[in-house]
Amino acid sequence: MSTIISIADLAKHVGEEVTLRGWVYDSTGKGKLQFIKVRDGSGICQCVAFKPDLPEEVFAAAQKLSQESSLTITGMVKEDKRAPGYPGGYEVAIKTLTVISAAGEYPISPKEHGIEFLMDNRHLWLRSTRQWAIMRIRATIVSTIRNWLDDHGYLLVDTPILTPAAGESTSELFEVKYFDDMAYLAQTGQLYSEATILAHGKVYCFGPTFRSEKSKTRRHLAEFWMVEPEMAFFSLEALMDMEEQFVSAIVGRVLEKHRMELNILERDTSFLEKVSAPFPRINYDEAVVRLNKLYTESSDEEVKRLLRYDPANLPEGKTEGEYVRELRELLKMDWGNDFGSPHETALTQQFEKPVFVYHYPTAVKAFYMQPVEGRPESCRSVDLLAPEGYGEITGGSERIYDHDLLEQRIADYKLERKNYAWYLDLRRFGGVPHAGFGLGVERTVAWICGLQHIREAIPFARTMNRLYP
RNA sequence: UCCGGAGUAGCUCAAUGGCAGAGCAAUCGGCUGUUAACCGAUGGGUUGUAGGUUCGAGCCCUACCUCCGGAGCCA
Repeated sequence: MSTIISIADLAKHVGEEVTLRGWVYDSTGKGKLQFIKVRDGSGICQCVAFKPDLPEEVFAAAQKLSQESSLTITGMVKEDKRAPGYPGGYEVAIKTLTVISAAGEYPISPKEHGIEFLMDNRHLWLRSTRQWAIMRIRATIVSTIRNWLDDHGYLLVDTPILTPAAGESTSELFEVKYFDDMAYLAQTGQLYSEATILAHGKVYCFGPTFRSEKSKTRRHLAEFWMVEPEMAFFSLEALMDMEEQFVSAIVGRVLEKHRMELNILERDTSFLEKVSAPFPRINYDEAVVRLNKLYTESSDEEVKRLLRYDPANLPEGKTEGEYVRELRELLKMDWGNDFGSPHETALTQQFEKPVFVYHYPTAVKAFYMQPVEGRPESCRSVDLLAPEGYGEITGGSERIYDHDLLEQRIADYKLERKNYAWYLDLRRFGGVPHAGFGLGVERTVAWICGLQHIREAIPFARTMNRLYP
C-alpha cells in the first residue's frame, strides 16, 4: 500500500501515488467518468475514476458508492484547477478503492433542509462542510482563550459544576439529586474564582454552565461554555484593558488560521479585521441617551435596519407602517432598566468595533457588584457588545470587597446568609479590590463565524426543546 | 409564560370543500470533466393527534401535541 496521507497535505504529494482514508461526501457520474468527493476530516478531495484505465470491478465499485460510505482510495495526486474541494485544486486519479462500510440511504442530501430536521440529525449534520468549518474555528477560539490566558499569568483553576445554591440567585437553575439532598448545576464559577484569586492572583475557570431559563432565541442555550477570568487588584478600567486585548487576540488568531473556513461560511471579515484595541467605551447614561435619540430621530427605514426588520415577521392584518411603529417602541429606554435585546442590537450598530458599556444601574445587576463611588445607584459593571447586532459576549464587574457592605447586600437581596458564609470569609481574611468577567464561547463563535443562530456554534446544542441527540 | 407562524412522500414544498402532486433523494438505464450535472424509466402517502361540521375535509370548527421566529431573562 502506498503512503497514507491527509487531504490537507495533498499539495506535498503531487505526482505521487497515495492512499486516502475517509468518507464519500458526494458522488456524480458522467458515463465513463466518475467523480467522488472524499472527506477525511482534514479536507475534501475530488477523486476521479476513468473507466478505460481501471479493471471493471474497480470502476463498478466507484460508480455505486453511496454517500457517506467509508473507504480507502489509492491513486495518483494531480494538480487540476477544475478540482473542487478543500484545499481544492488537487485531485486523485483512482487506481484502487476498498469500501470499509457501505452507507445506507443518507438522510442529509446536498439540498436544502429545515432546521428541525437538521437538528434531529445533528450527529450526521456535523459532517457537512459548513458545520466542519464552524467546529474548527470553535476549537481555535477555545485554544486561543486558554493559550492567551496561560501566557499572561492566569492560572486555570477549575470550579465545581455541582453547587449547593444559586450563584447569582436570579436565573433558573437545573436541579439534580445529590444523595439525600438537592444540588444545582453551576451557572457560573465566579464566586469560587473569587476564592482562588486570593491563592493565585489571576485565575480563570473554563467549563460548561447551565441555565434552565425558558429562552427560545438565537442567543440562548441551556448548556453553554464560558471562560471566566478573575483578577485580584483589578479595577474596572484594567478589566476593560485586558478584555480588549484578549478578544482582539481571539479574533486575530481566527483570521490568521482560518481564512478557508471563514470563506466556506461566506463570512464578510471586514468588521473582524477592525477588531483591535482600544474598543469604544460608553457609560450606561450615554447609551440611554443614544437609544432615545434613535427612538425619536430615526426614520422608519433606519428603524427597520437597526432592528433587522424581516418582512416574514410582519403579523397578519398589520400594515408595515404599524409594525415599524411597534418596533420603534422597542428602542425607547428609561434610565434604570436593563437593555433588552433590541436595545443591544441597535446600540452595537452604531459602532464598527465591539463596544464596552459600563456603569449599569445597580438595581439590574447582581448583588456582588461594587457601587460607583458617590453614586450608589450605579455599579462598576461592564458588558462588551459585539458588532453587527451580535450583542453581549462578555459581562463583568468590580466585586464588592468590603465585608459589611457585602453582608448588607446579601440581606437586601434576601439571600440566605449561611449559603454565603464562605464568600463573606473572603472579605474577612485579606480581601482586596478585584474584578472579573465571563465570556460566552458560543456567542463568540456565532459572532466570529457570522452565524444566524447560536445552536450551530456548539456540537450538540441543549435548548428548551432539544435534548436529542 | 406571552405574541406570531408552521405541521402533506426520506427531504424541500404545492394542491377554490370534489381523483394526493412536483423537484430533490433512492433504484434501473444513458452520457469523458462533473461543481446542487443532465436525459429517460421505476418505486414511494394513516396529510401531527383526537373529535366535530358536511353528500364529501389536506383545506372549515374545537381541543391537544410538536416545532420554528420573536419577547422577557441572560453569556
